[in-house]
Amino acid sequence: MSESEDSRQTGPRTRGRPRNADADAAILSATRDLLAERGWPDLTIAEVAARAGVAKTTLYRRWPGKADLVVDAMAELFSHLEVLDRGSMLQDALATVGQYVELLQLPETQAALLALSAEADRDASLRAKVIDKVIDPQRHLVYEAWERACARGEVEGETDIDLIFDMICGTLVHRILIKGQPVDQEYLTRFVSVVLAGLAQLRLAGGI
Amino acid sequence: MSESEDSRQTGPRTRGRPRNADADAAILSATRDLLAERGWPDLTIAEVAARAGVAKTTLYRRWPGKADLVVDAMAELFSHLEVLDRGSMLQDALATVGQYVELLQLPETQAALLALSAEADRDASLRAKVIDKVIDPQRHLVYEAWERACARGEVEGETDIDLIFDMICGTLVHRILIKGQPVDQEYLTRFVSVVLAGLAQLRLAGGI
Amino acid sequence: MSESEDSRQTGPRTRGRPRNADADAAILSATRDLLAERGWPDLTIAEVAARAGVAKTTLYRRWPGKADLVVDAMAELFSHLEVLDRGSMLQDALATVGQYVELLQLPETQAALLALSAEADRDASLRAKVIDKVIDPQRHLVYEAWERACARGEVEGETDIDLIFDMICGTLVHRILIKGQPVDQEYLTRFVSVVLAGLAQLRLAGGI
Amino acid sequence: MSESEDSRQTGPRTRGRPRNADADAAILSATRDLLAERGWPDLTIAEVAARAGVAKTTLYRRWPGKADLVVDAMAELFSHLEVLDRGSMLQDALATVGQYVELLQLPETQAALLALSAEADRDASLRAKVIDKVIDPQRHLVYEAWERACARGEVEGETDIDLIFDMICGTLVHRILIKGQPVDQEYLTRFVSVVLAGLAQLRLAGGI
DNA sequence: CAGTAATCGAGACGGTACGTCGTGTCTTATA
DNA sequence: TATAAGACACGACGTACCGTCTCGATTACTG
Repeated sequence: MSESEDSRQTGPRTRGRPRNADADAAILSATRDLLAERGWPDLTIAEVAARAGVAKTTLYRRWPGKADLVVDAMAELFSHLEVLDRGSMLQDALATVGQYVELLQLPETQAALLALSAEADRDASLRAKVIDKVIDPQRHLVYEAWERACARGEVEGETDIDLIFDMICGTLVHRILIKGQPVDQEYLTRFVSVVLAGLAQLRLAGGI
Repeated sequence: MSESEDSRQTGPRTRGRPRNADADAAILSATRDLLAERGWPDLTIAEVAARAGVAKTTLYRRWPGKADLVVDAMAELFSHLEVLDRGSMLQDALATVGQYVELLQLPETQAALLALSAEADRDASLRAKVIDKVIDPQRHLVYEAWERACARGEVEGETDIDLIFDMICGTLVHRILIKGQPVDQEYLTRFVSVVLAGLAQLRLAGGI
Repeated sequence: MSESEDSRQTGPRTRGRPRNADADAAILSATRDLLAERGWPDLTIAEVAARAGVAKTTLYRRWPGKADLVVDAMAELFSHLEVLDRGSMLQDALATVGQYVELLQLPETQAALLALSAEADRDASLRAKVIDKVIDPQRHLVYEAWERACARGEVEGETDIDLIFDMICGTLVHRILIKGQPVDQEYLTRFVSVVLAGLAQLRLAGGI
Repeated sequence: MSESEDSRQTGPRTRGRPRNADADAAILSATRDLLAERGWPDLTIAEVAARAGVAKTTLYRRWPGKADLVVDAMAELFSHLEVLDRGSMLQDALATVGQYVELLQLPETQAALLALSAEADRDASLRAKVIDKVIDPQRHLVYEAWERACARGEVEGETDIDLIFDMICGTLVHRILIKGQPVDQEYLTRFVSVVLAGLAQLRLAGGI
């Protein structure tokens, strides 16, 4: 995630005026602000540039378009999650999923996440970027939580990380982003315990 | 749900030339076709009108914009689901969820569903339409499946329909629409059994 | 001018519901009012109909379009001029031209006369209507004034009515409608006396 | 008059990409061509842009609308008149007025001049542009012709330039543009001699 | 320390879709 | 048959955003 675009890792850049190092951060920050203020459809490249104090040219030199820009802006937001150690698998899960819920409830996330996925429908390379930079980095959280529970002796063996991941993210996306409903503590607790119960079942049955 | 816009149920219409009754169906059908062919961002009102053999004006007289039009087009697609009776709760669920998966895998659904939800982010009235016409009509499937299982004696009491609904729809949306991955028979079976296991847990614990 | 359109003199109309006799006057009056209020480009058939308390259909059954409607509306305005007898050729001319000036200064005339002539550029039948119904009816004023002057013995023989007519109408149209300047008493007196002087020259030289 | 719009004389232009210098001429030329081909009502901005090989945006960046565009297109046409020296006041006048007649008989002029004046009825700023750029530049012709005649000793003192100007332009506009009749050599000669006779009268009477 | 090369701000450009408006025609029920 | 009401096909409007381009000006590294 430190390289926000492919065109930027071309080795030790030498000739010519170097790029303004502050611009990237200003642009991504402006992008998030405007996503929160205006929503995806009314987010214009020109306004992002203006807000960041940068020319449109500069922005287009670094990102090919609105979608790629927003991917990187969201990636920064989603790069700070980690599995919290709360002593038990249930508590770990509650705390970690809670962090994820908070992210989903940010206005910039609400504006961007579904829009990006929608845009990615006909654009395989965009879909790859969304998955690589925003979605998949969260998958390791499930893995780590499972490993920690194993280390504690709460569970053993392997499980279906992908399925669990889809269930957690998907359910919350459906609740928060698609239906626009809040996730309170009770809903969260109930949800996590259902998932953990199912997860146990998964292990017992050995994939049915 | 058969009324595609509020302005159309105004009692015993008398004055003036009546609206062309065929146009609605032609427009919605053209909308779905073009969604599948071009995707959401390249779906233009002008082309829908042309494909439906209708003037742009006529289309705007019936729907305020692209999003509202697509809501109704999708609503028709999603109005044919029902709970299949396969003899057991597990088999009922597999068959019914399988129908839903097929809908999610249609190119028109892939083009439209997330785009609509994204567009609805800042537009409460659009969100309400999406939920009322596309999302919520599927919720009764969960209810009916549960009732049938009760009647068979497989389960008893009540359960958290909303949570189960979010889990089923959300997981599949995440898998199919967001990550763009296929749902095969194995994934489906595994998923459904995890949900049913969790559901049993939900009943036992009495909401934790 | 009593028959405002060709489609209306079809003999002794018999079958079916007869046309509303008041509608013509109401429509022409509404047309003049709206010309004065909104100007030619913003005059819409729909609004004329509404103002006249009539359906668009009714209007289109009587006039083929906006231009023809306005021709008749203007024709009524221009149908009341006559040569005033003020005792001398100069005074007759001043009084009669003064009437014409007043017509040109009406807002409805300002809105309509040049617009009609412009519209007539590519439409020979419209040009014929404008000339027959609005322009040429005034030409006889020149003829009558000349005849009266002859009868008084102020002048004798013939003159070039067409040229004099073009000069009088044209000069005032240029001043009032094209340049938008007022015609005061001094300008009018000076103008008429120049024309009369030229007219004398015309007679003397016998066409140069 | 060479500057087609006020927004274009902004001193030593520096910042940003400069405007395409050829575009103005191409647009104005396309405008005249299409005026001649289609007439004013069927002249569309989109077609002018296409014909000039320019985007609609570019055209709107330079002119606020159809009328302003046509004013400049006509201004170019009317900017080439001059008083010809034919040895006598009468011959000078015949030659110069003859040039003007030729301009009025061009199809682009027939399409545009009255339409512009009509459009200017409710738009003071447009009226000012029409007068400043198309009408008034011809007024000096009358002045120069008079001065030359004075220098020759044919006439002396001052005269009412405005009135003479209205009479010349107005009469020909009425004949050619409003009535759509041709101006042949005989009409022209007769007309000019009447005006000159009246002009002499004007001088003698000292304004009546 | 001049030359080269890439960056930057600014804004014009070609293109495309938008949603609105006016036209003149039509289709209904009613008079 | 005329009427009021209003839907209809059509086509132009003027606006907005996109992503590209062309400028002059700046800012480093290079030879």
